Amino acid sequence: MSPMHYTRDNMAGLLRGHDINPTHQRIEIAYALFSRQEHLSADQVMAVVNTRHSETSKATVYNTLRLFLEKGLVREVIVDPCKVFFDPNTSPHHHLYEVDSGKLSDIDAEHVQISGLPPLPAGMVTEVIDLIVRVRRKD
Amino acid sequence: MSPMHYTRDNMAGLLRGHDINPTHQRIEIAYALFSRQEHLSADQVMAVVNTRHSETSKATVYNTLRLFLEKGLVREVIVDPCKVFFDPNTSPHHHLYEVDSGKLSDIDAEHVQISGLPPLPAGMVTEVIDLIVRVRRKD
DNA sequence: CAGCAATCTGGACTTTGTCTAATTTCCGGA
DNA sequence: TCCGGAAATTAGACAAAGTCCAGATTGCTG
Ligand SMILES: [Mn+2]
Ligand SMILES: [Mn+2]
Ligand SMILES: [Zn+2]
Ligand SMILES: [Zn+2]
Repeated sequence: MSPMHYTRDNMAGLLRGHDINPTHQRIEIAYALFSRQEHLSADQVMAVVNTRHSETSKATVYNTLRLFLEKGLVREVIVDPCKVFFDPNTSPHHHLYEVDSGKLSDIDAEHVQISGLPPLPAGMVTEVIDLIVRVRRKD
Repeated sequence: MSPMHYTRDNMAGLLRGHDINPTHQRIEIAYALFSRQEHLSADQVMAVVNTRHSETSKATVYNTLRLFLEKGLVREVIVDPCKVFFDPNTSPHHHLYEVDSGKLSDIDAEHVQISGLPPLPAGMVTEVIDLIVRVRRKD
């Protein structure tokens, strides 16, 4: 399969495929995330979407990101208190967080093995396993 | 070794051992965490310390918890946006987080194996690896 | 006791996110 | 095309968690 190329035009299909009614604002927010393929905070999404002229409100950015989450279009990464990142990559993967700079990058899950976890409490099911490697500059 | 029994009296020694000048407030905050051996948020620490009568300010609670962090007396666990938990257990271990109830419990690291992590970026050193198993009630 | 550094404090402030009531947009039927 | 209602968006008030600061208190040491 050829490398996916994200345009505003194919955002509508992506949204429909996740049972999300594609509106102008939703397309812009999805495009911000998927065209960059980066971890963005709500604030950053807000800034990207409103670069040219203010066209999407704070409430809509937050509502839309939560909608994307519920529909499984994006994933949430919590590395910093009070700063949620939204991740367009929903395939299972881990994260490397540089605490000094705040830089967050992906770790491919393919070669990572986690074994020996104890059984879950009765009646519980795993939602996700978050593995975050926190690193800092040596000395 | 016999199971440790935490009292206000031995908090002073614990603090000194971590290069922290033991004051009344610091002893109370350490005692709140270590006598319970639980994960507490700043708010919860605040509530515990001020049960009888108000004696420790919000600023001191936050400053003290950050001081404990820097000195390696406690560890920070970030599972929920905008709610940091402080953990008196600084030995390497992992966490189980029940997303519905907010209940946070320890997973012993002894039998958990994480392998296949890629090499770190040059000049970086691992501060901590956080493994969080997020679970929810089945159906 | 006086001087001085460390610590503590109330309260203003910031950041991130939520909520709500009012408006706008969208769409199907008459 | 026009109308009515549902869905979506909006501004701005509000809330929660945490930071900051200038002034007060504490506890040494000389
Ligand atoms: Mn536009
Ligand atoms: Mn007391
Ligand atoms: Zn990612
Ligand atoms: Zn723990």
